[in-house]
Amino acid sequence: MTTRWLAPEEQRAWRAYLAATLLVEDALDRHLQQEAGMPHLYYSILSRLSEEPERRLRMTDLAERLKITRSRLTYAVTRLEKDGLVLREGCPSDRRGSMAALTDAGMTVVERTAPGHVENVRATLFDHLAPEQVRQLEEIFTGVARALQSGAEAPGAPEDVPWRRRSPKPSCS
Amino acid sequence: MTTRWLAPEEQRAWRAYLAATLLVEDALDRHLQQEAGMPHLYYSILSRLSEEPERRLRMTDLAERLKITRSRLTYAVTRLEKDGLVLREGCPSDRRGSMAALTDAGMTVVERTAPGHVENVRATLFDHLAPEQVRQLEEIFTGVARALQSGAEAPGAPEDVPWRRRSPKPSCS
DNA sequence: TAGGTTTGTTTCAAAGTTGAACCAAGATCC
DNA sequence: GGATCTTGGTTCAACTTTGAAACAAACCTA
Repeated sequence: MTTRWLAPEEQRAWRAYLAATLLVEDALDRHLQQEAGMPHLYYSILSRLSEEPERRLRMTDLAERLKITRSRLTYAVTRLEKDGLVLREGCPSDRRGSMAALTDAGMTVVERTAPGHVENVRATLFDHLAPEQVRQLEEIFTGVARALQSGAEAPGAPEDVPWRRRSPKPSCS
Repeated sequence: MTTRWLAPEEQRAWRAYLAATLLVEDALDRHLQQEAGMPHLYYSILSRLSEEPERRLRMTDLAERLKITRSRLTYAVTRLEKDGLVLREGCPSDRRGSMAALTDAGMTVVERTAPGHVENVRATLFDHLAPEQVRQLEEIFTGVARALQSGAEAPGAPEDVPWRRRSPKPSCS
């Protein structure tokens, strides 16, 4: 099958996507490193835990929600535990399991950091979006995320999708 | 100033954005690791070089286009050089500078890898987007990228933007 | 042209990520 | 009950990223 290179508008979208997502993650990481002394992912862990009714979650559940590997989470939680922001507890119902629980110190960090972080998320992303674009963004990425989670990576029979392009132009980063 | 938490639709968009971008990068990295034995960024370096008229670019220019730090690029190019895919050359006009040049072996890798990569970019992202959404994606991220490059992080006087929200609901990862 | 600053790049150590291997503890099947 | 398979988590070594510090060449500026 001859390669279906990206159409010019797809190429432009792809390049913009790559550039913007890198810049956004960078901005977030820099800011949270400043404010809370940890990378964005680590703050996300605390933030997610803080939303749970009991402020605790099983490792696997947490990893699943954050879309990261268990191994990556293990490493991160180990550090957060050293910092006293999170505590590991055995899971009562399943003795294999292990829970990550937000400590009071961890909660304090979240409370102290959240306002500045939201502000930064706005300054980095939302301030550059019209309300309509916020909706579009949600729609687009909700679909993409859903599609990529379940394992399958393409919808229906690819051949049936009518709006596919078969254009020239190589390369795409 | 009381914190302007994210409105529910912003929150949803943000969560979807975080999940999707992580999943996409993961898919790309996994695929290129398989096919070319290198992470996505490294392939991007080769791909960018392959587009240049002389197949070479100054380190700083390359870093700028890829939106990565010079230090990160140095490390990556060092490895690619070890693999024989890239060659460093002094810059004639500026003796401080250094050029990264794609070798023939590097070009071969790009040519061999590109088709599968494009296919993967489609399977990962574009296959889940309607043509209209491709346009929206480009528009959104072109704007965000432009805004974040230049240093300034918010447009005009923030107070003047009429579509800002001042809603309840804390947290945002 | 001798300072002093800026710019282009690399270096280094600390921190984070990856993926495969490992070690239980459940769950199944006979 | 005891093989066997699966699941939840951790470990380890190899690799990558980060950010500050170090260098060296280029660019002022008096």
